[in-house]
Amino acid sequence: MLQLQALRENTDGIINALKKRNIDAAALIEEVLTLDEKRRAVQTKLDATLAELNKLSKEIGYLFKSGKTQEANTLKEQTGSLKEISKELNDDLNRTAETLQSKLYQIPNTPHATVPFGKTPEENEEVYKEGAIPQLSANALPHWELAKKYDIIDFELGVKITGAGFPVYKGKGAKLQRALINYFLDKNTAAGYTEVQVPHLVNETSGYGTGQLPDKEGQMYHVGEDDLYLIPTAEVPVTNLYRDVLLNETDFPICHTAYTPCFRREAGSYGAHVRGLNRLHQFDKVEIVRIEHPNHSYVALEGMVAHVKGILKELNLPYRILRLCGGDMGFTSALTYDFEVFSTAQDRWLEISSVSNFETFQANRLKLRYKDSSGKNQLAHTLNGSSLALPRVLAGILENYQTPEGIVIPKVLVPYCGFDSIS
RNA sequence: GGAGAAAUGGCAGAGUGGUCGAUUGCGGCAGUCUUGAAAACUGUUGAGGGUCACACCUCCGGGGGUUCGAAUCCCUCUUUCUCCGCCA
Repeated sequence: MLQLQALRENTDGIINALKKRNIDAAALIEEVLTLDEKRRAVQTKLDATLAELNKLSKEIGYLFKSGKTQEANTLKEQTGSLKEISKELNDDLNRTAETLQSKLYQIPNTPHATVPFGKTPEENEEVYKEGAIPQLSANALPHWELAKKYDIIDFELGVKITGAGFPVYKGKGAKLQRALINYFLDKNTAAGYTEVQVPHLVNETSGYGTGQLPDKEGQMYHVGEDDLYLIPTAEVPVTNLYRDVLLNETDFPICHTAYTPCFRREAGSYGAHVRGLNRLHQFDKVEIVRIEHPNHSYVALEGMVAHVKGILKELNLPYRILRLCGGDMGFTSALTYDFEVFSTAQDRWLEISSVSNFETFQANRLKLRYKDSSGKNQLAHTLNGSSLALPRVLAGILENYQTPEGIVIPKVLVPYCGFDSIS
C-alpha cells in the first residue's frame, strides 16, 4: 500500500511511475486525495467537539468534588447536544476512512526506475543467461511422459483422490522431491537464512498484510468454516511474522527461509501450459524472505539473485534471468527478477523463481517499522524470492538429464537422494 | 468440550469511575566521570492523527454499551494460562 503522505507530496511522480504498469491512476488517486482531505476536515471538526466535551467533563468533575452539585448538573445539560454532534461526525469519519482505505488498496506499487515499459511477458528484459542447452536424442520425452515411464509421478491418481493439479509422487520421485527440499534449505541456511516452519493456513489480516488480499481474492483456497486461507506461498506467513513489529536498526538484515506446500486455484488457466508439472494447484516451494533497511534493499535484492544463480549453477540447469516489465509485474512489487529454466523437451522456458523487492509497500500494510538513528519510526523494506519452486525444477531435471539409459541425478543431489539415476 | 484466571508502552509490572497516556523497574538514547570501555550518577524515552509549529484528538487485546466523564463498570468476541475431559 502506498503511503498517503507520498501520494500527497508526489502525486504526479506516482501517476507517472504507474504508467509503466499501463494504468492511468490519475482519477483513482484524485479520488483518494479528495477523500483524504475530507477525512482530515471531518476529523478536525470531531476533535474540536470532543475537546469541548472533555473540557466540560473535567469541570463537572471539579464541581462535584467541591460539592457544587447544582452547578455541575447545569453543565451536564450542555453535554447532550455535543454528544449527538460528535456521534454524527464520528460515523461520517468512519465511513470516509473506510472508503479511503478501500480505494488505497486498489493502487499497486510504483515500479522501480529500472523497470522496463511493456505490457506482455514478451517485453520482459533478459538480463542474464547461463548453461548450455543439452542436445537430446530425437526421441526425448517431455517430463510427464518420463514421469509415467519411470513411474515416479502419478497424475491420474491425484485426479482420483483430489482433482487435476494435485499429483502423487511415488518411489524415487517422492524421494527426489524430498532431496530437493533439503538441498535448497541447506543452501539457504548456509547463506545465512534462518529456517522457519510456519502454518499453511493464514487469517484474513495476514492476507492483507502481504497484499494477496484484496487483489488476489479468487486465487487462494478459502476455508469458509473458519475463515482461513491456504497459503499460495510461504511469503505470506513468513513475512507476516513481522507484522506490527518495531525493529532496531541493528536488527537488519532479517533473513528467513521456509519450506511449505503452496496452494493456488489458478482460475482461468488452460491448455498445454498446464500440462504435467507446469502448473499445479498444490506444489512445494522453498522460499527466502528478507527484511531490510531501505538503504540496503536493492543490494540485498542483487544478493538474492546471486544466491539463486549459485543454486542453478550447481544443478547445472540452463536458465535465464528476466527483469519483468511493468505490465507483467505483480501488484505489490517494485522490481522483480524472474528465473526461468529451459525445458528442453518442451522447448520452452519455465518460471522457477521470482525474486522481488516490495520496498515499503508491504511494510506499510504490515506496520513493519524500525527506529532510525534519530529515534523516528520508519517503514522497513521487504523482499522475497523462491529458492526454489520444486515442480518446474523437477521438470527441468527430468527433461534435461534424460538419457536412453534413464534419468541422471545431478551430482549435488546424489547425497540427498541416495541414488544416482532413475531407470 | 467443561470450569476458573488473565490480556496495560520495546520488555517486566502498578493502577479498580475524574488532574491517568498512565507509578516504577529493565532496556534504548544523551550527558557527567574515564585515555577508552564498564560501573555509578543525571536527564530523556510509547504509537497514530492533526498543525508551518503549537494547540487539540485517538489508542490500556478487538468490537459494542453505561456515564457529564471509563485502563477501571456491563455485554460480546479473540487470545493466553491453570484444572478436568478427549487425543496424534
